[in-house]
Amino acid sequence: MKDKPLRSAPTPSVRRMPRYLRCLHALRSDRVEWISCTFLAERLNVDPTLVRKDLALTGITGKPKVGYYLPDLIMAVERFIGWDNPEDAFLVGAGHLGTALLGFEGFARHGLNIVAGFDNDPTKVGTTVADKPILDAAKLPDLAQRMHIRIGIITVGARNAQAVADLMLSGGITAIWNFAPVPLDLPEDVILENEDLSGTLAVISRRLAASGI
Amino acid sequence: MKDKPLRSAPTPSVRRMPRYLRCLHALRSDRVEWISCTFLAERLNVDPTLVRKDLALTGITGKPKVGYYLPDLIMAVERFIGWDNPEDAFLVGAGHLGTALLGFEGFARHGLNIVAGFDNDPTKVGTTVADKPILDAAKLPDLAQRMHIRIGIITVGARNAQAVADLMLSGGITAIWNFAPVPLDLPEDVILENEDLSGTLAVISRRLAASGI
DNA sequence: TAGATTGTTAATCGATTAACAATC
DNA sequence: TAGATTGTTAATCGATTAACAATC
Repeated sequence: MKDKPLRSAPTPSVRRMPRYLRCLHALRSDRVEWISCTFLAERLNVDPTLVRKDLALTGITGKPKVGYYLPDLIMAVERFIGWDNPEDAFLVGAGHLGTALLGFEGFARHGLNIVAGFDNDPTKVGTTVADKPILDAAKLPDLAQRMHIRIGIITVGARNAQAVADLMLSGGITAIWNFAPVPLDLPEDVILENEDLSGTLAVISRRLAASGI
Repeated sequence: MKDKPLRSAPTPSVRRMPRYLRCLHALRSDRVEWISCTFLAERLNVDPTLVRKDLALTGITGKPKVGYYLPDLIMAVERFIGWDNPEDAFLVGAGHLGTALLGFEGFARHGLNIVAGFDNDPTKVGTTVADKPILDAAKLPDLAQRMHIRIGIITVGARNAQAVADLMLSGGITAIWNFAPVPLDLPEDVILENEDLSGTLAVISRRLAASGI
């Protein structure tokens, strides 16, 4: 019942939220009830003001001298990220990477519920991976539409990634998490996040090369 | 023989380099010889000045009106990232994610040469994945030291990640690419890059939740 | 030459950090 | 109360974008 239930927030802040959350969950296991962002900041090795601003984004308010009430804070952060009610997702590409993602138990706690995998390899179609069915990729658009799936995860190779993305769009999917090492050509309004391994690799290589001097 | 062979560069710039490189390689296949950063910028949908500044970091100079000589540019960018001579690496955790990474052909062209995988599952030790041997994790420190390995890739679960990191450090590894969803506690001088899936997931979830309003 | 493009300096923008009054 | 902590406003910092002279 807040005035501004969901406003746009700085992406770096959103990215930090899971780190706070992990720390908060650990504190809850320790039966902590009140938590100051001074403490949180020290634990995560970031600036206290930054933590305070980030937490303020979730709409929660703390009490001077005591901090934030932990259960409320956890709920506020989860609600802010949208992890309070997990979203169903489809994954295409049941190779090793896809299998790894299908098997990640953690996703459920991270607002993501992968309900099925897709592939066009006939030897894979009809099997299950981590209790999730692997279906024929051709069936994706129809199923996605009927199940109102909004998130698609691409774990196919570079060659097929764009075709898979198009397939997802035709099924009404509006957010794509792309693990293929190619830029995708998508409409402006589609939410796209690339898991940019080569970018990370470049940072590591560069630092290593520079440190050798 | 430049004055400043390797200076610190903005991380966002370094992250963009692989995108330029991919585009440049494609242009080379098309037999293009000269390339302007105006063109590159348009193709990659970024600001031309940004491209110019990024490319300037590599030390290359272009010619007004013509642009940059493609072969030189590619070499300059690769050299800047440190991809001109690939670096050997060890990977620990031969699960699905580890197997996927061991099998990525693309890494060789990205300055990374994973020479072996490690695990402590006896059924995996002694096998090969993508022609790479899976060895007993206990042997890592000694081997890493003898082979002067500097890069370690962690693809084990959250529980074991810190232990694996410590193992790597004891083997003299100085750069860690961490795929486990836990923050690692490492000395300041160790190069660390986390593949932060939950952060990405938060960004997607948040955008999706916000778009629903 | 004219005009496109480079290289560089200045302006803007956004995120982080610092400062400080309000408060329990 | 005294002191720690919140919430907010101002300053800093770094990256991106704009402006423009130099150049082939």
